[in-house]
Amino acid sequence: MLKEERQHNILNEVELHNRVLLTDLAEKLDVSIDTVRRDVKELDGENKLVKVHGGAVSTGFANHSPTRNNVYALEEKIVIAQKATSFLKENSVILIDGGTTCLELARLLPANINLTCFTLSLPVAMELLGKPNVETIFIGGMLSKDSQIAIGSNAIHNLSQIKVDYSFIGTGYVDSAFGLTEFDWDIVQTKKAVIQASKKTVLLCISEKLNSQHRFKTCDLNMIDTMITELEPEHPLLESFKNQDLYLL
Amino acid sequence: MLKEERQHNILNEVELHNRVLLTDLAEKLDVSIDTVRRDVKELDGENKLVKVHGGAVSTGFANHSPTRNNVYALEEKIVIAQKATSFLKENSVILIDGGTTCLELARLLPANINLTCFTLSLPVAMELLGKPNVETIFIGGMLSKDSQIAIGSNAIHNLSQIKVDYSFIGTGYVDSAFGLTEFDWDIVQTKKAVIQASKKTVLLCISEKLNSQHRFKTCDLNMIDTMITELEPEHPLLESFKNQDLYLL
DNA sequence: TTAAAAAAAGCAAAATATTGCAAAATACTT
DNA sequence: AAGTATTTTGCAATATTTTGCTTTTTTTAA
Repeated sequence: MLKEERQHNILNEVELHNRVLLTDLAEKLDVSIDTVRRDVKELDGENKLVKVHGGAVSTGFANHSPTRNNVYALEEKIVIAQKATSFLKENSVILIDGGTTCLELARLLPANINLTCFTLSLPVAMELLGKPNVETIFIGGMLSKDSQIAIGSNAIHNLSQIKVDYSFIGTGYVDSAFGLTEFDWDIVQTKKAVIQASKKTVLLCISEKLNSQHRFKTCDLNMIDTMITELEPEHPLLESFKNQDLYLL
Repeated sequence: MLKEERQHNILNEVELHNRVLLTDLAEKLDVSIDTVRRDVKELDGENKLVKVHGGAVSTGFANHSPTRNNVYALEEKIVIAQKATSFLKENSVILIDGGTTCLELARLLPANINLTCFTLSLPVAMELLGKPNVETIFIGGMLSKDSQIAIGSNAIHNLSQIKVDYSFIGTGYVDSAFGLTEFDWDIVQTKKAVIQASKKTVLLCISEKLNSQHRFKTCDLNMIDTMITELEPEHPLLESFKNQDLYLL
């Protein structure tokens, strides 16, 4: 059997059962345990699975976390969040929106600079509570069950009372012509208030959302100061965004 | 079975039931109690759960009260929370405070009556989001890192704008002569505002807190309408509370 | 306080990993 | 085609990890 073929089988097994024992693999593939061990080590190096003592588990299985359970495209979101941290200075006052990408930013906030951080998102707030260097203020309001953020007139009113240096927001959809859109009216209202409350607004946006739109409009692109994606600025997908009044990172 | 797999199962169990006994885990996973103990210790180190004497609880459940913290104390808290649910009617507007006993109440809210529920507590809010029949409003404000509730002038102002049918509150300490006290000034201020915002105030209080006091006073006992403990009303510990203007349950 | 339960520490056996090495298989050069 | 280099594979010797058991210490309940 070819090595590639064998490794493919291993991956299949891991994806299917989430976990495998090296001894089982060796028997099933009819090779020595050393060989499977080496294969698994190699696949682990390529991040195709996670090698553990006695076997291997799928990458999703390894990341079991109450808040970050099955985050789609986690790697890309981490790249985006990491880029966003470059905006932070000592004693910055920022606001972090909801959504998994923004949650990654909350996770990656550097521990060595003091921040004041507003948020509307319950999971983000949970994450920030674990950071000794971050003063956290939750914007109260009615909680949306699916997006887990505060919405409604109360939240909007509370937002009208503050002004932050930077807001880091996500969006459901973004298009170079239509701007930012959502599928939910309440989310849009809240997001508008967030943008009003910030001196600078940074959009964290995974590339798959580029050039998509939905019913309810949050704002035009010119309301956004910076858009961060995981792509290089020269990527063709970003072409239509280049002539906008927008800084790409 | 792989170690990772075992730990995954432990996390599932903890998240499902909020608390587990080491002995139960050992039996269910068919390993020695030492192994389970080591696993739980490791997971605790990764902040995936919180280890307590005799078992483990989910992170949302973690207690920061200055008193005892073990897995069996939850039994009593469940009893208290269960008693508290008898106050609820269709379309009641209630407020749930922070602390593990109040969190138990949030968990045990009946699924068949619609409620509007205010809260200052992040873990309580998380719990309520999972309940389709509960409209949840978070009282915003600065978040206290150890108690995981909103405090400060902002929270107090927001509380001044509402009036609820019932507030269910906890306390750090309670004494029949001194009333309710806390070890933290900010907590006291917020709790005062909660009591102001409620037509009726119900104190959920595990018996070990009876006849204890600390530096900062929240209020006298006559501000409380009902006190719920896990004890029978005839219990000697409750003797000194009997002649107060207080309903014991 | 005392007795019971649980946790921690130390230890040894079993399972698993790592390393170096040589034989076999494969690729490459002339 | 023959010879040489490279990769892959299995094996053995040596670490390391995991696990359950025993003993000691700590915590809890009465």
